[in-house]
Amino acid sequence: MKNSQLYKGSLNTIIMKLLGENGRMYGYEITQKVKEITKGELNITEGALYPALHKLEAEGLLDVEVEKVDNRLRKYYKLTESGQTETVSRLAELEEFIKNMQSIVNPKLSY
Amino acid sequence: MKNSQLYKGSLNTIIMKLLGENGRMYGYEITQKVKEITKGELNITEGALYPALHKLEAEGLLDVEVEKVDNRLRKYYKLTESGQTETVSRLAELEEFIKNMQSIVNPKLSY
DNA sequence: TTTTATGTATAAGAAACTTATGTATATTTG
DNA sequence: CAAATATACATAAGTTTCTTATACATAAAA
Repeated sequence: MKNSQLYKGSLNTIIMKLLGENGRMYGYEITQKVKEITKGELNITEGALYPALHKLEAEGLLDVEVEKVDNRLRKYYKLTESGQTETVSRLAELEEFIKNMQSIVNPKLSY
Repeated sequence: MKNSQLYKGSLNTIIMKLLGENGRMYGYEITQKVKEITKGELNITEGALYPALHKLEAEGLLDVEVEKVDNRLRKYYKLTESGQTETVSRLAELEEFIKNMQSIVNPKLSY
C-alpha cells in the first residue's frame, strides 16, 4: 500500500472481505478493485499484496487455484471455511476499530 | 497498543488529536484517556507511547515541559504551531481512511 | 508488606509495509 | 513497427511501528 500509515494492518481484512464478497479473485484483480472502490485513493502494492496472500494461504484461510488466461498466469484465491469464519470476526474487529477511532476524533458524538 | 493490527499507524494521530483537544497532557494521562474513551478496548502500551512522543518531539510537532507533581516526574506535551497544522492534515487523512474502509466493508452504502 | 497504581524509559524482536528489482505476455500508442 | 503501458506474479533489502520484557522510582491500597 502506497499510502498513509493508517492503512497498515488493514490489508488482510480488506483482502478477506473482498474474497468473501466476490467468491474468488486473483491478486491483480484485488488491487484494481480496491483502487476502484476507493476512487484511486488506496493503492495496494505488489510487495505488500503477494506476501500477504501467501501468508493467508499458509495459515489455511485461503485456497488457491492456478489458471492460464490469455496465455498469462492467474492465481485465483478464495476463502476456506475457516477463512470465512475468520473474516466474520475480523470485520467485527474492524467495525470496533472504526467506532473507537470515531470516538477519539469526534468525542461529542460518542455518547 | 495491545490490540488488533488495525491500530498500527494510528497512534500518532491519536496522540496529536488528544493534545489538540486538551491543550497539554503527559504520557500516562494519554494512556488513561484513550482507555476511557474506548471503554477499555484500546490500551496504549508504554513501549509504543514513549518512543512515539519522543519522535514527535524530535520532528518539531510537540513541545515538552517537565514538572514534578506529588514528588513524581511528569512530562507535559503540547502541540507546536507546526504540530497544529500537521494535526489538521492527519485528521483529514484519518477521515478519508475511515471513509475508504467503510466503502470496502459496506459497498452498498458507498454510492 | 506485598501488590497495584502512577510515571517515565529503553532494548530486542516481530510484523507489516515500501521500494526496488526481476520475469513474462498482451495491448496500446506514437 | 517500436516503445510504452497494462496485465500478472514474485522476492529481497530495508524501514517503521508495534509488542514484550525489563528497569527505575514513588504513592496508595490490600
